[in-house]
Amino acid sequence: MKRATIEDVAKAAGVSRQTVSRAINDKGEISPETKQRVLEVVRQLGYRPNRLAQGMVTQRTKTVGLVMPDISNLFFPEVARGVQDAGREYDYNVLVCNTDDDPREEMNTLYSLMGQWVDGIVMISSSADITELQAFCDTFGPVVILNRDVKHTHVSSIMVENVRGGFLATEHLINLGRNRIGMLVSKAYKNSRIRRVQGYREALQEYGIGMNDQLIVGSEPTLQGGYEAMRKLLDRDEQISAVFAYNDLMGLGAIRACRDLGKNVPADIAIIGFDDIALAAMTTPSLSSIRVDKYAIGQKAMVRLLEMLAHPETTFDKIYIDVELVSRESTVG
Amino acid sequence: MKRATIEDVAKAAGVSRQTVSRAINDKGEISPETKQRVLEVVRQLGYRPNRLAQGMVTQRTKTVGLVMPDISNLFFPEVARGVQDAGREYDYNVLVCNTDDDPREEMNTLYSLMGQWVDGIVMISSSADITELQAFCDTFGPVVILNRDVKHTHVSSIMVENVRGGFLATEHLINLGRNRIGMLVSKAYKNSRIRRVQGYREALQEYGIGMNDQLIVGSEPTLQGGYEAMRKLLDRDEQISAVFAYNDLMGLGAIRACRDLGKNVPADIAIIGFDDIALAAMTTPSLSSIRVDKYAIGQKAMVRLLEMLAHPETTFDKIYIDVELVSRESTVG
DNA sequence: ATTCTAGACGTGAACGTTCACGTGAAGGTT
DNA sequence: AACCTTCACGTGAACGTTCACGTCTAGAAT
Repeated sequence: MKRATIEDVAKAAGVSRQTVSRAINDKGEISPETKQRVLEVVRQLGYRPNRLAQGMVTQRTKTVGLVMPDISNLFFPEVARGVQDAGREYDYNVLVCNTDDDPREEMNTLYSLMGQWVDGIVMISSSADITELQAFCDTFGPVVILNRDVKHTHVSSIMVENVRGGFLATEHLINLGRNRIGMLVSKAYKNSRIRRVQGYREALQEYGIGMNDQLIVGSEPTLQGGYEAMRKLLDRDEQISAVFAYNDLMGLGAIRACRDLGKNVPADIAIIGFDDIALAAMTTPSLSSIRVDKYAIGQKAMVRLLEMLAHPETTFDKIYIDVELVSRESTVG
Repeated sequence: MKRATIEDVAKAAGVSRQTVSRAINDKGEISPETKQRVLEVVRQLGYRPNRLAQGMVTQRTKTVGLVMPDISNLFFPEVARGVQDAGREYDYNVLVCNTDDDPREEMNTLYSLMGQWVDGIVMISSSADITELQAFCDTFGPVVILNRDVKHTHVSSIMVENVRGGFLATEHLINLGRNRIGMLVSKAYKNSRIRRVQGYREALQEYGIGMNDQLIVGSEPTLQGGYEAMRKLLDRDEQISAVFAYNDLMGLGAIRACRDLGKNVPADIAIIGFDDIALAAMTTPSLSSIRVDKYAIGQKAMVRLLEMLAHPETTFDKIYIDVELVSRESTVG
C-alpha cells in the first residue's frame, strides 16, 4: 500500500539514493550495468519519483495553471485541450480553474495558483484590473495572457486579430449589398469587444457607410442575450438588413429572434457571428462566422509559456492568431 | 521576487515557525495578541504557505485528478465544471487529463497522476482493462469512476441509468406508433453502449416487437459516424420508421443522412439521441434525447471523492444518475 | 515552600528529492 | 615510485512545512 521511495530502491539495489537518481534521470556518471540493475529494481517496486519532493528542491513542479471564465462554455474546452496537449509533450500537467469572468475571483485564483507553486499560468480573457495583474506578476513567474496587453517582463500576450475579424465580418455583409448594418455586443467591458467594434467601424468607414451608434446594442454574450439584443435593435430600426454579432451565441439568438418576428434570414436580414464555435455549422440556418482557431490559441500559449520557462531573461513578441471568414446560410442562404 | 517562507514571517514577527503555523491554521494554543501580530506580518509579507511542503508532511495535496477522454468533446466540459465547483468549496484543485479513449493512455495517466501525489481521482468512461485498474487501485487511494463496476475497497461508482434511458427512448418511439426501430451504436466497446442497447431490447420485448440484430448498426460515436451508420441502416432496411442513436452526435448525423436521402424527420423517420448535449436543442429539427445531468455527474463524483478521503475505511454505495426523456422536433415535429 | 497545572511558545525530526561536493579505485604519466 | 586524471559512486545539506514533543512561566493548590 505504501509507495516506494528512492531510498527503498537504493537499498534493494544495493546502491545510494544518488545513484538511483542518476539512473532514472540519465545524468551524471553511472556504469551501464548499475543503471540496468537499478532500473530493474525500479520496475519491480513500481517506483515513481515523488513530484512534490522534486518540486521542493528544483523549484519546478511541471504543473501550470489555466485560468478561464468557464470550461463549460463552448469556446474554452478547445483552448484547454490545446494547452494540455502542448504541455503533455514536456510532461507538464494543467490545473484548470474557472472564474466566471469575475475580477475578484480571477485574482483569488491567481494567488491560489501561486500557492500551489505552478511554474506558470495561461490566462484567458481577463476582466481583472491591470494594476492588480502587474502587482501579481511582480511576485510570480511567467504568465501568458489572451487579448490583453500587460507591460511586464514575464508576461507574454496572445492576440486574436479581433479588429481584422470585425472588419472581415462587416465587409462581408457590405459585399452582400446590405448597408443598414447593426451590431450586437457584450455588455461587459472586454478588450475583444472593443476591437471587434473597431473593425466594424473601420469597415463601415472604408465603404462610406455612415455610422450610427444607435445600431450598436449591448446585452449578455449569450443565446438569450443575443435574442433580446436583436429585438431591441429591430425596435430601434425596423429597416435593418444585416447584423454582426459579437459572438456566435448572440448570432444564434439573433436568428431565433428574427424567426419569431417573421423576418427571414438571410433574405431580410443577414447575420454573422464570431468565433466559429462547433455549433455554428450545425444549426439551421447555419451561421456565418469569423473562424478563430481555438486549439491553436491554447497550444501556442502553452508553447510560449514553456519557452519563457526555459529562457527566463528573454522577452518575447506578441503572438497573433489569424482569423478567417466562414460564410454560411445565415448570410448567403 | 523571492517568496516569503514561514521562517521569514517567524523572524519578522519575533516568534517561531510553529507559532506562525498555529496562527494561520487556527489550531494549538496561541494568545490572541500574538496571533493578531503574526497575521499582520503575514499580510505585509504576502506570505502564502507552500503547498508542496505542506503536501510533503501531511501526505495531502488538496489536488485531485480528472481523467476523461476529451475535454473538447461536448459532453465532458460540464462534468469537469461540476467536479471543479464541488472541489473549490473545500479548496481542492483539479488536474484535468485527456486520454482520447485509449486504454494505454488511460493507465499512463493514472500512474502519472499518482506520481503527482493527487489525493484522489475522478475517472470518466474508462476503456482500460479492469484488472489493470484493480492493480492500480491497490497502490493508490480513492477513485470515483463513471459507469463501471470496479470491485475494490477504494473505488466508488457513479452510474448513469443507461438501461432506463434506453428503455425510455425506445418506448417513446414505440408510443409514436413506430414499430420498425433501428439503433445506431458506437463501435467501441463501452459499458454505456451495452446498457443502452439492453434498454432498447427490453422496451421492444415489453411491447412485443420482434428483435432483429440487423437493425443495430455500429460506427464511430460522432456526427460523421452517425451519418454513415444511418445510411447503412437504410441500406439494410428501407422501411425503417424510427431510430435510437447511442448519443446525440450520432443522432444529428442520422438526421443529416435522412435529409440527404430525402427522408423527412420525423414524418418518415423519428430520431432520438442520448445525453441531451446543448447542441440537441439548437438544431433544426431539434433533437429529442435522453437528458443526463452532466454537471451533477461531476459534482456528485467529486463530493463522493471527498467523502472517501474523509472516511477512508468506509465503503460507499453506488450513486445513480437519473435520466429523463426530452421530446423535441425530431420525434414529435 | 513545594508541587502541580495549564497556557504559550519553541525545537528537532521528518516528508522524498536533488545538488554540490567528497571519496576511493583503476589506470596512465612522469 | 609518486603523482594526476577519470570514472563510478556515496554523503550531507537543503527545499518549506507540520507533528510530536519539550520548555518555560505564572498562578493555584497543597
